[in-house]
Amino acid sequence: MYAINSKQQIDRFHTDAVAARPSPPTIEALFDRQVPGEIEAGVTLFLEGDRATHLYEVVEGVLRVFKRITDGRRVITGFLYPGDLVGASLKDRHLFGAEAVTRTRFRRFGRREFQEAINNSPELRPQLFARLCDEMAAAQNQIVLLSCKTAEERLCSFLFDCLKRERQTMPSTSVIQLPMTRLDIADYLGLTIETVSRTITKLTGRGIIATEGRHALRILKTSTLARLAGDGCDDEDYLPALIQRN
Amino acid sequence: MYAINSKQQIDRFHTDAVAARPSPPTIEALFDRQVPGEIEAGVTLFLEGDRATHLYEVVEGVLRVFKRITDGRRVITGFLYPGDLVGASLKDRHLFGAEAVTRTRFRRFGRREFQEAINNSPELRPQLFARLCDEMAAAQNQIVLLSCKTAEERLCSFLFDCLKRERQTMPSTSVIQLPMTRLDIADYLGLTIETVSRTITKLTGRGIIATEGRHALRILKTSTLARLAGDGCDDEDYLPALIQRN
DNA sequence: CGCCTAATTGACAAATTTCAATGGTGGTGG
DNA sequence: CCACCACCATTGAAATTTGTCAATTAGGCG
Repeated sequence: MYAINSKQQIDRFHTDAVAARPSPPTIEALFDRQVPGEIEAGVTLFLEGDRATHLYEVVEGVLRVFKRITDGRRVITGFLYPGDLVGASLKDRHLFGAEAVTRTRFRRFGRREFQEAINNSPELRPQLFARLCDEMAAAQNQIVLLSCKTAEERLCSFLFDCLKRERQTMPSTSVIQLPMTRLDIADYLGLTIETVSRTITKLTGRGIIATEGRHALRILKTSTLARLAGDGCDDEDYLPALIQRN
Repeated sequence: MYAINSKQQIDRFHTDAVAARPSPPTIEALFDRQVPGEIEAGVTLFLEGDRATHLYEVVEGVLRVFKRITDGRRVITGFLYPGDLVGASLKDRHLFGAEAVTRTRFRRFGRREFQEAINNSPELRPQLFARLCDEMAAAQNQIVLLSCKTAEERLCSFLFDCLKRERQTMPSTSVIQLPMTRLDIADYLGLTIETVSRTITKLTGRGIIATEGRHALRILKTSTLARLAGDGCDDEDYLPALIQRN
């Protein structure tokens, strides 16, 4: 997706001794000096096919990354949260569009300068590579989800991912924010808005979740949710600590 | 998928101007000196979770790359053909398994040495990056396919991709080889074996394709096939803009 | 507070899966 | 070389899931 996730990953790729550092030590730091921009909810950052002149780092807010096909069908390939990067491809043109789900602040970086910085810095390269690999792993998980999971499994996977993200900043929370619309969720999970809605209703009825307005939701049975997500073995992000009670 | 596609080759084999080259000029050349291996159809090259000690380059034959989830369901995330690379992640362990579809010859490369070679060569880095980007684009196309295409569109997409691959070596052929089983195809397209079979029958009945045994198939109406694939506009627009290197 | 749009709910339709049986291919051994 | 066997593929019918269309409800923003 070239929508690069900023998760964990430490430098296991390059094993040089650390000398004097002429360039910023992290990719995030590259963006620190850049002028920030801001767009309102619903506004397009760029469209599929646009000339890819810049990379963007989300500072605050949420973006949706999407593709459109022939008859207007839309596929959301991912949501981008603060810390995520988008546009690190070497293609001339963006392979997807990006729109603000909520008001979003971001920083921009020229593609050419970015590539130069990456090429010149043996410290930044493995960071970029790690992000690409994480992003590829996420794409694979999405392929698994879309290939053979039921509507319920898809939604539970999504909600569980959201929960994990929330807990990165608030380790004991059980409330997740859903800034996107049901249509966004549907287009992300390869379902319709009605199926998403019905599945939420069903999970609520079983006491697994409880809605808190349209854009938030409380997880009541974390371990049940995790089990229903069906990732089972392959989910190495799985933290037993995430699961409180049954 | 870390299963890196070798589409756009950079022909530096014939540019003998450069004298002393410390590292091979292409990723393919890296593997040239490696000892080749061979496995029979059905044999496992490595499994998901195995320690990722090596990268592999397919020399001859076809591999399937797959993941398994809880109750045994299998997802094939890609097929690998000669020239493709697999295992270029920086994760310690493989995120998927790889098995031979047909008897497959391959070359192996130590992960550490590979990473070192990449790090030390400003020529190899953009090649690897380009492959990763191509692979990411392929993953995205697969996500689009699985998100919102019908069985017929999925199969036509797959067959059209196969046709394009065949024509890379035989530009005017209209026969495609399908070394994998129907189950492989089904697991790749997120369908059942029966649906794949029925869809093939339907396309045959409409005179769009004609089977030639189980493992080959003639495309009779290429443009119809392309239209039914439903990729529409987003297809043939790639010209690789390689990363500037210092 | 009220409106507008998003979300939910219901009834029905369509696509795909599932289950079951038949048919065909290719490989093996006689 | 042929026949048989096992496995893969095809076909059919029924079941299930999800999508579609059409109301109704309710959140959230002005």
